[in-house]
Amino acid sequence: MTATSPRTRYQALAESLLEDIRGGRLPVGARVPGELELAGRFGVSRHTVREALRRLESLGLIGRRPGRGTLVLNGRPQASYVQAVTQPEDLLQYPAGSRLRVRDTAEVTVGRTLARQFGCRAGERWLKLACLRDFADDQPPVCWTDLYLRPAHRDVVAAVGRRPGLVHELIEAQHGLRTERVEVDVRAGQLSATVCTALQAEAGSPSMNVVRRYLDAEGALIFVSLSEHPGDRFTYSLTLERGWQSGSGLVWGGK
Amino acid sequence: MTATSPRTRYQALAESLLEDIRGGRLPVGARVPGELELAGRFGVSRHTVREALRRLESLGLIGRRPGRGTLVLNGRPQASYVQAVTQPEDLLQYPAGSRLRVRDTAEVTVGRTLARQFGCRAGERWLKLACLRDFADDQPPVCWTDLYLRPAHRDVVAAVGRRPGLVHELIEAQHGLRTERVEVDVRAGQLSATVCTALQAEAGSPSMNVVRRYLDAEGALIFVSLSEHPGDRFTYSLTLERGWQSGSGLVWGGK
DNA sequence: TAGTGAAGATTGTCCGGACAAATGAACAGG
DNA sequence: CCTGTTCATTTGTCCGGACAATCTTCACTA
Repeated sequence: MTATSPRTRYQALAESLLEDIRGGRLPVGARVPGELELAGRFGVSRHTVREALRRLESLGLIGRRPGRGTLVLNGRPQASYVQAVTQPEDLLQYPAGSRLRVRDTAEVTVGRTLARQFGCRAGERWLKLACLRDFADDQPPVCWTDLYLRPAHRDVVAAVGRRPGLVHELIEAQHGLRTERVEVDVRAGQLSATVCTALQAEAGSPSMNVVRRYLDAEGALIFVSLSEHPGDRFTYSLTLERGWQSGSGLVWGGK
Repeated sequence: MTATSPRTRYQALAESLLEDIRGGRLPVGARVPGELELAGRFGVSRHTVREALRRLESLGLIGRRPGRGTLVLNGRPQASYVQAVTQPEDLLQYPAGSRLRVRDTAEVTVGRTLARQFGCRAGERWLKLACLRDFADDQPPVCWTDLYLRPAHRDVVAAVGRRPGLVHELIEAQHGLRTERVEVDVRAGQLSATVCTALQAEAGSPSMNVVRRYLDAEGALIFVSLSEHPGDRFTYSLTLERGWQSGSGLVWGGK
């Protein structure tokens, strides 16, 4: 620890190790010396070493395992931008106060076009819920949404639009199947004739189509939602905050 | 610590406190008993208390300040979905291999319509860079982009499209002004006559318009980008992973 | 040579102690 | 009543120690 060291010892140590990582002396995949060795080498307590390593770990630079040691997973902390979605309105991009109403339900076989959008095989059977998202008052409707659920989740239908909670939450509550990932595609299009009356808008006018795929921990498709919004009533908005996130680094197997 | 306690003591303590928070015995805004008091009350060391509090803090439930104590900031950990953007292609949603070419540069005064999109006052002066994002080969162009920079950042123009790095990175490198937040609005529209020739597409056909506002730590606007994409060549895609993020809770002032 | 068990090395949990830094409350003086 | 100082309280840093859990390596035996 030199006279020009930062405020705390564990910060100095973390920065020293970070320089080793960056400078290639501790390349990705390399094993970091153990806590006791670092403590001896830097003249600090093991507690201080652990604090420094903890910081580096939280930056995604290293991984630590009892019995195995500490491994460099990533060469540098990468500045990135992060969008966190905690409100249903943000996840589904609908205005507060709107409601979802199921108009029709039918079991369907998806053809090639839909299968491509879903990321599943053509010929699969899905339970289609044709829904309108609108307001209780006479404001123009928000969007048309087709939900495609697994037929085995048929029991969720009764709760859709009636019980509080998003569809993926209802599925999780009733089937224990948890959505781990949501993939969203937003495209421009023209309002289709089948939904323009319900949406009180003109067929062919600009529209925005949003496909959301809900996937479980293994990447298997839980359900899909296809929404069609009149273009003049919809903005897909998001805010990305600067944050720190590990980029693609070494994946350390095992527990 | 009962016989049915979880694996570790700090986990049990964290969960006990979490129950107090959830059950209203420690409401948002309430002060959590101090470390020494909790240690005495639960029969554990201060170290264990600190570990438990650290966990709750990382969940955004509490805030801790030397001299002041520990405050409940939020009533419950909220499951949420997080999108992390580390690659330029993901931030700007452009295909790899494309390039940005500056076509024209002019200082402009923004009127009310643009000012509304920017979130700034009408009458402000901005340096407009009219750019085409395309490919070196003869693939159809990606999009038209108007960049609006502060006139004081005029020196960045020479580097745009020529030096590696995104515009916000160039501004940061040359002016030390760091983008802390990016606000994105995606809307459907119709391709404007002014850019359809450059984009090799038909005026009036469906398009996607993306406004990106780059803000600094104080929320001041650094620059704005307006992109227009032919609808049939563009999908705004994002993937949200399940994560934990503090929702809107009490904001604890001061350092 | 292959399998098994023990020893050694590593990180994780938990205890205790001491001092530093920051804050707020109480008290004293003008 | 206001301001400044002091003291008590709180969290943060850092030290040391001991044991647990996990993993790897080595040695021995069949």
